[in-house]
Amino acid sequence: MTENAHSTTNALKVSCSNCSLRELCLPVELSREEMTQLDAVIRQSRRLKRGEALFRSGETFKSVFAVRTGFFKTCVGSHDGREQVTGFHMSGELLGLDGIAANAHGCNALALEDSEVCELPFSRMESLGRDIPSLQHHFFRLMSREIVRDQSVMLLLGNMKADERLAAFLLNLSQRFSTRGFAANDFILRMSREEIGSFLGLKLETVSRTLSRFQANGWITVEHKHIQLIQPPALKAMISGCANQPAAH
Amino acid sequence: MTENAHSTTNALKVSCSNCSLRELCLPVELSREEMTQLDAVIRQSRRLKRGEALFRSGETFKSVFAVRTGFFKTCVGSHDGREQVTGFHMSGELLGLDGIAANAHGCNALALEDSEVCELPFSRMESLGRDIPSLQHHFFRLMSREIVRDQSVMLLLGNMKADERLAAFLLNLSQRFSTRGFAANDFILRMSREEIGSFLGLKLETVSRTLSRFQANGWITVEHKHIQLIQPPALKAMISGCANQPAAH
DNA sequence: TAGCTCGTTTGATACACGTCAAACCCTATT
DNA sequence: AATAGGGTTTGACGTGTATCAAACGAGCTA
Repeated sequence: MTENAHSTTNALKVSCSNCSLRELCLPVELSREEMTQLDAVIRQSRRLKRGEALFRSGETFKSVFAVRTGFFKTCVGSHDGREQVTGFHMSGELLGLDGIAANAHGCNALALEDSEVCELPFSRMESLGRDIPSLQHHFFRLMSREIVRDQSVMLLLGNMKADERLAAFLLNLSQRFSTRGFAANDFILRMSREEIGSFLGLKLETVSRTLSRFQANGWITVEHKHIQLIQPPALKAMISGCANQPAAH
Repeated sequence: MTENAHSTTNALKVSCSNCSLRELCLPVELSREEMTQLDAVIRQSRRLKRGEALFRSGETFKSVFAVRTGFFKTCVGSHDGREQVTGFHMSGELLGLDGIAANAHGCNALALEDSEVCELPFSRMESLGRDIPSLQHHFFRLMSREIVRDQSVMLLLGNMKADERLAAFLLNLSQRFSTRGFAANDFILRMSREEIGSFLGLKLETVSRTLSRFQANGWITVEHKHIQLIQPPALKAMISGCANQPAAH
């Protein structure tokens, strides 16, 4: 159940070094001395319980965070109560890059399960980047990747129908679990139907109905938060031609 | 008409230096020597005619581009023909940041009118950033700003109704024209109804109908591509509470 | 100037998704 | 173990936007 997403050998070696960062988000060739410098900058990891906020919109920006273990959502809110989930984030992904622009975080980041993150003080990462070109370059790449991801979410929200969105969402999760060494076709959703709906621009009832329809078609099984993909090709067929890559985080 | 958006004194001094970049996208305090270094890196500006592509998705990434004059759209396409406009871009804005991630451009950039851009070879900007910390920091801020913009587009596409989207779109254009010293409430749309629709996740007929309704309400006037905002507060009221900032580029 | 093409407007109709509502079933709390 | 609360499913119905279609107008070409 939940176990299979945690006990399996993790291809990215989440738990080896100081903070696992070099393997996870910074797969860069570094000399021994450079590694030492990097380890000195990376702050001790921080634990969060389910529901806890890593940061909130408006807080002054000091650091970006790398997810070591667990699961996060980021969302932007409006003062009339509406909120839009802008992404779901798992191990090896970076949170808080949107805060650099205004020196203040631009979204809320909430743990969807007990989680652990590394804090990367941004100004120190910046100066370290000046000494280590490959590190600087990698940081630019990470920010660019976030922009690319956002573009594919726009495509999803702007062009796709409810069932296409759901299919893209499930396949994207599948692919990301797979990359991390977890089962690609058997996983637990960490978020509620409402949160999925918010991310996909749908209402929770539509999410629920669409999942039921996929199950009735024999493409997936749904037991509460436990999802199995039975016919991934059927899901892929829905979105073939819609996107360059299946959208999202 | 079209003139008033071009003849007016431009607060950002588009045409003063080599490439106007220091004023436009890189408002950074630089020493005389640093300026010389920067000017050496910025390549001669390039002119494009209406309809011409600055770059296309898949091309190898070498440079980002700063718009000097003119108007661009960026869009991601799917192989079945659908396309999603991801943004509209005017003077002082940077294009191509999404290409860093994969060393290949991730979208198409097309000139919507005769335009002029500066080419910034990225690897040279990167190394220059190592010598000039404030330049490096500014580049990070620009990329972060793009992420923030994308988030507000997601909010628009995920949460807002057709008329709210149009109102946000018009107000965003208005604000950006105003920033550049052009009239805030009287401007020419450089893009078609279909392109607006693609950007906003609507069909062109819906865009047209909604504009007509705004005009019938006395909030705006529409003559083909010439738009006047008569009651900006009425438009603001539509989206108050929907977003932190009115979305888009 | 005439004629064609393409973008735009407007109307009639269809449908996907949202809304409202009720019943169900986990999970958590005491 | 009993109870309360919240997330989920499913149904009936309403509505906003898409779709299909036709007429119009502007700009371009010959």
